[in-house]
Amino acid sequence: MDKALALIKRGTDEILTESDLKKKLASGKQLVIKAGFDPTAPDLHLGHTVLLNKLRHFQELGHKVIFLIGDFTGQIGDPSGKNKTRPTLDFDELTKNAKTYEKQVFKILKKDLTEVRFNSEWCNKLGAAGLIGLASKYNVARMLERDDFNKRYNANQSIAVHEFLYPLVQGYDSVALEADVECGGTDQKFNLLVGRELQRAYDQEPQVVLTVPILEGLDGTNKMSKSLNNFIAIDEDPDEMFGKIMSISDDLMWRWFELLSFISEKEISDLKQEVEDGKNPRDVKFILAEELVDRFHKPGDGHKCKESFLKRFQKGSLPEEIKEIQFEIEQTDILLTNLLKNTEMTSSTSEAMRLIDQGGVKINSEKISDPKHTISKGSEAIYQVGKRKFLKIKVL
RNA sequence: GGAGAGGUGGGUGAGUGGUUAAUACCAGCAGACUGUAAAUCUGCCGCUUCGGCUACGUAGGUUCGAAUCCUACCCUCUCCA
Repeated sequence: MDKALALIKRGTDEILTESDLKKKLASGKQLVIKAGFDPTAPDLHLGHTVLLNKLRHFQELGHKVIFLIGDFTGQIGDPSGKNKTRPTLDFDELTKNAKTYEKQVFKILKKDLTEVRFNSEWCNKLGAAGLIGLASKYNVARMLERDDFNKRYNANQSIAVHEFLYPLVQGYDSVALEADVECGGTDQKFNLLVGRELQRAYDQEPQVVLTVPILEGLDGTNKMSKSLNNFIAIDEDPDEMFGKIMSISDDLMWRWFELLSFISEKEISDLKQEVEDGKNPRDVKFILAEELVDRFHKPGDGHKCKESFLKRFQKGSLPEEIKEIQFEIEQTDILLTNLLKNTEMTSSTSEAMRLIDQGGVKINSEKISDPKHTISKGSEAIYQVGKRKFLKIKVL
């Protein structure tokens, strides 16, 4: 019991309330753990795994996780942004997205203890009357407690009515599922708490709210997200993943250790000490990168990545595996700039020009400086753009 | 219903008739260096068959010349009722 609690507490931001959680754990029954996800199937990234790991912890204790896809909520449109209205997803797409999720999510979650649900299942039945009934369970003053609403209200900025509906519907999900615990990022705290209130209003035992910290992305300041392009997808190519982890700042590394690594807190503080005593932070970053690559690929892959990383950096040598393609041309030769663009090594010929100008283009490890360099039919060579784009091209 | 503000390159945001492919910052990319794809420094940062071409919400107009002026339309935001 204490052990269970300790496992659950590791890496969490808040548990509301801990005594409720203890009670539920002590009851001995299998708990329903709810966590909501976006209906548009994203590539799951490391940021998502903070939460998924937590769900996994519950599974290790034998509890059931409901992976809830918010297709209904998604349809109303995300209030938190000026992004375009989301296209309504039809049933086929939803199942497809759910499949995508499954493919990735079960790298972390246990299949037999996970249930995938869609909230349109009960929300569609709710109807206008039901929605109004739901809305009557909560009041505006309490809504305005939410930090971002509060700020906007005080700043005389608009708050659309449906934005109030959002947390309500999300909370209603907890009622429909009779959730015992709901997990989410700290930014979800308010919404999760609404669920608690609503369950009370529907005469259910309120859920325990558990928040996990939001993982900062590669840039070290913003939350990891696909739209900011500061993410590492969990099915990313091992070398790519390894490299990206190595590219995070030395400061951010500790944060990632804390939120992503499974090594003990004691070990982490030991590592910190070693760095303070002069150990190269690069080597500590290797540990993190290896662990994560191993976790999302095969054990041992991390080590391989490290070797090739070292080789490439120290000797500037070529990576072990280089993708190989054939490229057909009609004339007897082709401008290098065009070849690079057409093989997607660069996004445009202008960019190819620039890179050549800057000394960032090599053929068989030899720097090319002539912007009009041509490649003739029948040649085969390894092209390098920048430090980490390699491609073996056979021109036919 | 009335009044006002504004829509500029991936983002923030200057520019109010002419070296303005468009200031600056951020992001991104390359190079150097290093202890790593950390940090730091330097350069680049619309597209092109290198002749040019296309760009400042959309469509027209004025002008030798417009992101900058005019007209209409679309969109966003604020205030009053």
